[in-house]
Amino acid sequence: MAMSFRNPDFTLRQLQYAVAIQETGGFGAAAEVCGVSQPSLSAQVAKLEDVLGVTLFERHARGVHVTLAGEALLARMRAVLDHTASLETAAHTLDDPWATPVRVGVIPTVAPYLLPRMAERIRKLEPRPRVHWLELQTAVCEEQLASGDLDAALIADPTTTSGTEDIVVGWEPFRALVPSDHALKGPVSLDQLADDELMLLDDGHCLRDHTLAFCGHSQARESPYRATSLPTLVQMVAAGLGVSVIPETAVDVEVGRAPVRALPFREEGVGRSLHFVFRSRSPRSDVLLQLAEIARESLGHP
Amino acid sequence: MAMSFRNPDFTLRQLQYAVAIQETGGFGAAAEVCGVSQPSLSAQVAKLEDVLGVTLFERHARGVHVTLAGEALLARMRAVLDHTASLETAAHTLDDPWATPVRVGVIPTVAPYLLPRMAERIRKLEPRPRVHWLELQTAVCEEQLASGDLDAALIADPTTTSGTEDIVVGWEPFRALVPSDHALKGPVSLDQLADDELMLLDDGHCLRDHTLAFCGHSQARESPYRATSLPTLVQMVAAGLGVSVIPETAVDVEVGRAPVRALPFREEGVGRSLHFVFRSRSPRSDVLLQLAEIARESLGHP
DNA sequence: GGAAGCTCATAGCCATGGCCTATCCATATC
DNA sequence: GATATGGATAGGCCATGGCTATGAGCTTCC
Repeated sequence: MAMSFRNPDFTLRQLQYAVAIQETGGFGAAAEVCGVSQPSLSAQVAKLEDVLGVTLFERHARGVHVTLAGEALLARMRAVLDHTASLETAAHTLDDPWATPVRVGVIPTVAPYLLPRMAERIRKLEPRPRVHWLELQTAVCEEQLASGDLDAALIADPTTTSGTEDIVVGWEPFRALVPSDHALKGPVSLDQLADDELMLLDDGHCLRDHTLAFCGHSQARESPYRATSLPTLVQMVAAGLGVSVIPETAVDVEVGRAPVRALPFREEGVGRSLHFVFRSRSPRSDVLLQLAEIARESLGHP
Repeated sequence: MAMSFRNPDFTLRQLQYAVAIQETGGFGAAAEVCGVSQPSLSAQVAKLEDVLGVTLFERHARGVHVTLAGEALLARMRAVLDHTASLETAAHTLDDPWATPVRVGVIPTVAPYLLPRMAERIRKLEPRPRVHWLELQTAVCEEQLASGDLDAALIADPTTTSGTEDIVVGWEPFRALVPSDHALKGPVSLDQLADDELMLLDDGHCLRDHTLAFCGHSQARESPYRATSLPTLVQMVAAGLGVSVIPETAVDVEVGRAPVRALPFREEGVGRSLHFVFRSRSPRSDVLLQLAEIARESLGHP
């Protein structure tokens, strides 16, 4: 990987001139198509030949001939110029900020329920930003956000880290999740969950930590089983393995699939806020602010 | 083939700087490995981003991040720089004038007999020039010499054309070629060939024209057969199809292969001079003059 | 929480160097 | 030999890349 950072002794312009001479068959004509004076082009080509140590052209009274060595080198010069052209066109297709996707990490307990709503609104935007959604746990989101692999993240409890913008896009209450045949009904309080085993997600899911934070003080007994996703969690509750806590946003999708009930909590403040975070110096902040706004709307917080 | 001769708006140096930033992870470090001050590098990269219309790097307090678009473009920049490096090394291997071969056309009635002798002497040169020999008829030689496809030509009767150097490297007498059982012996005069049919080479061979020039006035009857090469010609004479004329240089090789005799002419001046011609502005004239000298020596004309 | 430190951007100045016009030189053509 | 063509040379101008010094934003450490 050792790369020489010594600059090449020639310039793209010189290569352009040389190729133009080959194409046009003369210095004067080449100067014309290149839009410079003949002496300027002449001088540059002379310099090019000098630094390469190779005579590219054989000048004589009637036009020029390309030397054998020149033939070989000009082919490579064309290759260089072709690649610069390709670089230019690539840049041209990318210079529209809406052309390159923004990469947004979303935690798994939010993605399936919020993204469909957001996608719908994003589709109506003009110009429509391209968004790459990545379902990642909080820690991974923050890591990749810091390393630049993500442009933004939609997470529940961001570590306050320097250099990042943090926009609260909404708050979602939690619901108690119990089997359909469970005794509990209507609004419940946190304490009432202590009688059953508490089903939780795997390590790394912030919903697990949130749930524990709310239910921990009531000596709830954690089930020995852990779910790897919300749908799985719901199924386990439906199977009678215990009770759990899910965000309201997931209720519409998850309840109805299974014989469970999602009961509101009696207490205030049982829930979590969702944050849209991104590096404050991100060049995509225009798009990102738009996305944050859409997330807010999608959560019903105008 | 339509090529845009608009110069790219960026420079190789700018690409180098950008790549260096990606490699080192910072402007300062990149400036160091590039051997420039940080502000200079900073300015150039800013300009590069400007002309590309794409933000390549996301600057923040602790180093930089490469943007997604930057990632794509930097890959192409590396490609450009790789090709310039390849161009440089190619130039380096070619900058030795002895490394690139000189292309020399030689007429077919000379090549097989002179080149082995020349090759022997060339092999002793230090540095040893590389020579590409091409067996071509006079007209083709001159054509390709004019177009630059040949660097020099070894021919018998050059058209005096402007801009070309013409070095006489020797004179070779002609010999009369007769079957072994032919009546003629010893030195002959041109008239004595008029009794037999005259075997000639195909059109385009200058030896044909020379022979006709010498024998034409003696009303020699041309054989209806034509040979495509000297060896064939000799075989045809040996078969009794007629008599012919060959250059002395070919005698050693060709006579002995076949039952023929090569008789010297009584007249003075029956023969041809060999010329080494090349474009006077050729950058290879040093090598070419050397080759001309060797041709002279090989013909035994010191 | 304020000072030090790191990193990139800005400002101002200087010199290199690319470009231009005018002219010269070599060669080919008539 | 006169003219025309095509590249090289000369001299001057100005854009531009480079430098030093300094500023601004952010992080870290005492």
